[in-house]
Amino acid sequence: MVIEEKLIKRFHKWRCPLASGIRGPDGGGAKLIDVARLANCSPATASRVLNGNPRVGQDERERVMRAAAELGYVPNGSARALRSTRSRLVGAIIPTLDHAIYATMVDGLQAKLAEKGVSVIISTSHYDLDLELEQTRLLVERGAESIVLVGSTHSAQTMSLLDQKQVDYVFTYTSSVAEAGAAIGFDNEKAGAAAARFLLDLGHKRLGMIAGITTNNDRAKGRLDGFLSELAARGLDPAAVPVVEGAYKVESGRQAMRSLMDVPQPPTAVFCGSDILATGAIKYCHEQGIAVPGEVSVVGFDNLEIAELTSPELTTLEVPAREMGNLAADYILAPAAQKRYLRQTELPIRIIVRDSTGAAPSQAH
Amino acid sequence: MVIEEKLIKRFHKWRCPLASGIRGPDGGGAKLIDVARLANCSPATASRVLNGNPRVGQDERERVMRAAAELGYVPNGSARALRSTRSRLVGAIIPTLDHAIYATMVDGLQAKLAEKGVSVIISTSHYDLDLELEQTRLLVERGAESIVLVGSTHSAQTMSLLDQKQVDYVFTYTSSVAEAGAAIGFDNEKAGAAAARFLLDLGHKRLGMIAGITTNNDRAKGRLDGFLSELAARGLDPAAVPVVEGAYKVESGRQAMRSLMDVPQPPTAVFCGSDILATGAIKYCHEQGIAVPGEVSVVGFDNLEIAELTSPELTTLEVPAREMGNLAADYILAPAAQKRYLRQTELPIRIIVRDSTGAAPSQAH
DNA sequence: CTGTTAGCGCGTTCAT
DNA sequence: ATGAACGCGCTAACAG
Repeated sequence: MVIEEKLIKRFHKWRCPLASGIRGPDGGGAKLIDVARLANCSPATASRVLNGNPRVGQDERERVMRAAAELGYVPNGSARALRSTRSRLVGAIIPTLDHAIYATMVDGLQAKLAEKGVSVIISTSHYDLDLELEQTRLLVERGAESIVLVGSTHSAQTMSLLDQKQVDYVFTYTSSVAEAGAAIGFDNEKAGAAAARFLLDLGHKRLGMIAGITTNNDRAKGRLDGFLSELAARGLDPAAVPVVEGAYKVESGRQAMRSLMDVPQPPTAVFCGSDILATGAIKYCHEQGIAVPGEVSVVGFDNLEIAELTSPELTTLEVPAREMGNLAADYILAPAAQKRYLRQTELPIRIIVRDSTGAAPSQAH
Repeated sequence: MVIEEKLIKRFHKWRCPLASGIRGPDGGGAKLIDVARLANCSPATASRVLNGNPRVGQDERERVMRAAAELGYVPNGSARALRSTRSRLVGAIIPTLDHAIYATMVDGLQAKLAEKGVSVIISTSHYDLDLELEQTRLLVERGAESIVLVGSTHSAQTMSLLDQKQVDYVFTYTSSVAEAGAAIGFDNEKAGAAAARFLLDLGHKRLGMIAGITTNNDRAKGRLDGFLSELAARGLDPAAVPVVEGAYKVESGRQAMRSLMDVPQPPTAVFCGSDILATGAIKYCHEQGIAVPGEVSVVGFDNLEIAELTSPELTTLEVPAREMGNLAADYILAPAAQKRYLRQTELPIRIIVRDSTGAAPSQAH
């Protein structure tokens, strides 16, 4: 009776293996038990061998390895994850892959994790916190052991979900940690302040800024705040500093620069929240015959490859995108004992001085 | 006895939930059975509701939904995948995320798949076919239902693994399919030929090419072959056409251009296998005071955002990166019956004429 | 060092 | 329309 039932089940399995290929039981579906049988041992031993458990004899080990190779055995990750509660999966939620600054971070993250056999599930939120929550839910569902997020501003539900499901997380592009989790990044306010200082030291008195959209974007907001604070600290009135926000597109930068420059007393120096915006700004200056840096200095942010393609080449602040990805991976892979010490890693921001900045014009007319 | 044993198990579970939070059984680990209990029904019914099975009463359905929400229930993807053999996971193996052309494709892929609750695992091969094989194995292990690859050149082992494990796959950036799977892309040879035709029609007689590294890269090779074939078809000697290969870096393009131009009779038109290379080429011309397009025309490939940032702006061939990602997603999500018709999708390649190309100099000295 | 046993959480039969 | 039982493939616990 019992045997009969099993046979029926098997029959069902043969008939509809989902795809149309009529595959014998040996073809694609070698399981651990098949390996064990071929190696003349129990599935437990086979499992131990394949997981590098050292407490296995030399001959057993070799027989299992050979059997696995011969059968082309590929373990079933779902079963493994279910049983061991370790998925070896990490999630990353970034605004978009269309911006090199994020793509490069993910590249660095993935490269380091892949070395240890950990895979990265990627998803994009388009700067939308509700979407981010949904993506988070999906990643938790998939069993992600850690989730990499951008910035430190996230919906309360996202954070409590992570907290409740005990999923480790790491913020990037920021240095402010939450109660749990880690932050691998830099201080956007300090960076903004550094840009201000640099321009002030060149003698500029009329400054402006083209910022990224600051809504739901603590990085863009931080750069802006830091920039204005430093100006205030040096005796300028922040309220008198023209600020335009724009999406991270060349065209936005171009239009923003027009609205900044097309006034009676335009700024002599403009800080841009991204190289993309800065590039657009310089493009506008070209079109209008405005000399850079003769009439106006331009500072970017990110140090993308394009910063060396503009003429003049762009002075900018370097964002260590790849390094953040690498370090986030290090944190994720670190043993729990070490995580304490890695969880708040602030990277320095260097200013890369090129040719788009110069001394303030001697007399501002 | 039996009951006692169960209690012991539970005790173990409480004590070491892997992380340090001492969490009651209600806190983070609501399972389907908890939802069922709270909703006063069997786990089977709860499962049906959560999977949208219509054969459930209205009241039951609502009770289950409410219970799930109240408990913050998140299904366990591994268990689900194990039981249903559907992981809702797709893998993508690309050379690198550091090149916008691939990052954008993945962005398009991910966006479309996410709409249907399918997640993307990403991994990078760095143009290394052995690494690609390893990544493939890992993705198969993770249960990827489909795998997106770049180009049509892959190791035999990779292909046989996919074949044996019945994993669907789709090539991108190419129009040549394998026996199984799909190809969503364009014909690189046709594209190379189109570039040649365009330059020939402008009257150029001395042409050159800066190609990407063609080793293991059928796309780079295809563009080169197509370019040379078309020249041959128009009566030029392909052997006399100078070709330099370079990695996709601005600096490579710059150096390649130097070796092309620093000869007695330099070409009057150069086709570059990528906008990155073309940008470097133009940079070299600036440095040397070579007029573009006055003395030499330059054509790029990809139509990246940087193509509009060079001066002169770059004439280039548009690669539909995002669209390929979208269409790959469509193919993957399509019902088996439709896949036949989608599996070979060749996208047209447009030439975007900007200012880096012009008529051949009237007398080539 | 090895085998035996049990069950991770869920979806899916088969009954009713 | 609902519930009971079973097992997906694997590894953790225990016994020897």
